[in-house]
Amino acid sequence: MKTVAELTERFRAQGLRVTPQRQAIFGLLEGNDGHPTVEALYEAARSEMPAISLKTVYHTVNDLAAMGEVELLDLGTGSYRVDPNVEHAHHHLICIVCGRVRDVTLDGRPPSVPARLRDGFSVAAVEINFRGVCDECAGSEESTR
Amino acid sequence: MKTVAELTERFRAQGLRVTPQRQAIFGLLEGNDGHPTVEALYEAARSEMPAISLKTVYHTVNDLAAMGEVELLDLGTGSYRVDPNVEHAHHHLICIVCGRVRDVTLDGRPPSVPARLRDGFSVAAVEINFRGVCDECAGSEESTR
DNA sequence: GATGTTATCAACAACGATTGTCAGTTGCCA
DNA sequence: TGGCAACTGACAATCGTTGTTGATAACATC
Repeated sequence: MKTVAELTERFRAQGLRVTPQRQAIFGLLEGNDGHPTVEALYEAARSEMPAISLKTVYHTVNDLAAMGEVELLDLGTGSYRVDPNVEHAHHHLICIVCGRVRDVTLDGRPPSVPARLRDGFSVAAVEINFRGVCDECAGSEESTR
Repeated sequence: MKTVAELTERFRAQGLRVTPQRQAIFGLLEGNDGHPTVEALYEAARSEMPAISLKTVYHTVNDLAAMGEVELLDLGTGSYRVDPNVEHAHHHLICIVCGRVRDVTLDGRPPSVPARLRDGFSVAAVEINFRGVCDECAGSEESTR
């Protein structure tokens, strides 16, 4: 994820304007290693800018995604999550209880499709999702049993 | 995927009723190696039972999923796809153009999360999605260029 | 600085996929 | 065969997301 200043530069270079709302969103994403939902980003943005609309947040993250500065993940948790980590190839640990997402980088090389099964299909990306229960949810499940 | 007769048996054993609508859906899924959307299943069911409702199809596939007889896949293509292949571990090739889904079984063992990154997270399932363009879509893109 | 063009903002409503409600019907077990 | 619980299907609600719109504000040029 680039800095707020770099993103401002890139937006201008693309002919997009840089508004206070957008800069607030840039700031929230910079160095954010969580994977906030758009809704969560919206809530965070509202705390420093109460008038911002959900639509603006969607618009901005879509622009960022179109420029390749973030990735929008649809991990089956019901809503998009914004992943600012696009520089390093990585995969995801997804908690099936709370929906939290964590990055993992794998040792070794990624799996590939056996040639005999490829059958004309050209693979552009390999996405690996580890689904399970995070430590926090495991703890609280334990205590409610 | 079990046969229609076996599914009928299992539904009864669970205290669920077996209606003509449900049997029609069982029949459509048996030996189906595509990954139909719920909507597609609905269309197919309607051709042999015009009065069936979309709600009934959703209800039935949800029951099947709860019993572990099918899996409902959310692969980011906008809607659920029904995967009747639950007996053999497999992964998916997903065409980013047409949304079609194909099964793949990998040689070698599945990747795992390095212990140093696991950090209390217990992995229950590994899901690998290969995204790319299928042969048919590659062909038609070629021709429209 | 001032100005005009044009993208952006935010309220509203639409959208598709999925699920809840509810009255009437029907399968299943005794 | 009877009775109950589960199912069906029409309708509408819900969720996350996106299109539309008049008003506003940022940018480049002067």
